Amino acid sequence: MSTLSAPDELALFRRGAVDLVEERDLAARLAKARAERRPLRVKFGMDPSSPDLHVGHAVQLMKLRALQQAGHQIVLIVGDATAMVGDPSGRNKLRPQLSRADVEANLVTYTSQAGKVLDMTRTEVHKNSEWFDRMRFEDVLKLASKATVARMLERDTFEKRMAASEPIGVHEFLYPLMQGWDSVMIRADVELGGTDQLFNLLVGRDLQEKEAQPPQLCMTLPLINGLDGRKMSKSYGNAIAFTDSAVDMFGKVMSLSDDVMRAWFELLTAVPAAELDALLAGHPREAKARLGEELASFFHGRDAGRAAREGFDRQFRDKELPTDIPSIVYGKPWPVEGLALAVLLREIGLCASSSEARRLIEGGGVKLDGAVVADVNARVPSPAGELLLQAGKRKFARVRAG
RNA sequence: GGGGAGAUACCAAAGCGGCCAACUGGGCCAGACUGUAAAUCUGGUGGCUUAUGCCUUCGGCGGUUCGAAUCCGCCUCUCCCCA
Repeated sequence: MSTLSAPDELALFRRGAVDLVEERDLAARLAKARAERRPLRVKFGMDPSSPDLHVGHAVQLMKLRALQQAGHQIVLIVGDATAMVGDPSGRNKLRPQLSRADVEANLVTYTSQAGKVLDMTRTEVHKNSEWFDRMRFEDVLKLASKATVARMLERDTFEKRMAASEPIGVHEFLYPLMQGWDSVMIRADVELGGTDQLFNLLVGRDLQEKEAQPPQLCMTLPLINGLDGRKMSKSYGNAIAFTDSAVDMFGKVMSLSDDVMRAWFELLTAVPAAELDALLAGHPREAKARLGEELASFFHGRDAGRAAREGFDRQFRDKELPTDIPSIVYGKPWPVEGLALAVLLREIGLCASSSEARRLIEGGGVKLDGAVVADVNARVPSPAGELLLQAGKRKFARVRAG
């Protein structure tokens, strides 16, 4: 079924994987599938409560893409039922229950974003409410009885939360079981996840064995940290999202730390090893720019990727103004005595509040027509033509009176 | 079921009657230096049409007081110990 030679296929599975349980079973499993002329079913779960994908997800998706291209069957599980529990992977807040409509909407968003990486026409998608909604309480108890409390407490996040005296809801123990049950229901051969998912993936193995299925192989891939070094997450504001513009993607990549370059290249691009070594031996800025261009190009096309790089160089390396400064017409009447700069900054959206604008002005971060304005109470007379405003390094606007 | 401790800004954590828009650290924003990297240094990190001024904030609701994040009552939530 696979389009690759057996050794190549094995290597493809192994590449980049942190854990591969049980690795020694992989070759046999692949050979069997090959003999039966069927693809392996490769499972990946997603959480529908935050449908916007970022490059952290891309690590997994890129792997799925490669496996898909090698002829395997990708199965995406939308965890709408599990979302009601909330993955106990660190945070202790329960998630609000999503309405059916929300789930449907998020599902559409998700699959269309995943479609930027995967061929969705060849991808199977299931919501796990498909089987969990049909369960009776008796079934739930039966499922719950398949794991022990001690086993659950092995999970490092539970352990940490216990140690930190944080509350743990009993229902949270069900999360790994639910995720594992998904594997049973779709008869997964392989499940992919981040390194933080290892426990959940292993529970799937256990459950499959108890259900007399061949236990899935569990593959974990490294988690990519966000721009600030913490786990990448939209709620931390440190993510590069699939929906970010090419310009944003490039800019965000340029602010990455040097020492994550190799990992990002290996996990997110197809740059060959030899070329990568050469790149990393050179100036880090060059390597970073290449990474930014690769990423922006992947999601937005070659032209957009190149344009993003050129625009960035122009603005930050050559200190020229960006080419796409928005022109804003200030619609309200312009006071004769002049408009307070802080208020103007807020009104045109360069700052969130006038207090924030004042702080920025005091900190020397605001330029009017190219000159720093340090007076908090500065007033701006009604301009004859256009004013050029800059707030911080990257926010620009041209303003004219309405 | 019994006993004890606690809930403070994005996170952690001080404050325990006025000097509190609230110490400190992390994060974040801005400035200097740079490669929009790291490290380092500096300032900032509730809001307000213009401020040694006003308004809102310390789990919730009430109360005491000239004055409460700080004291009292009830409520909600959490943790620990014992059973």
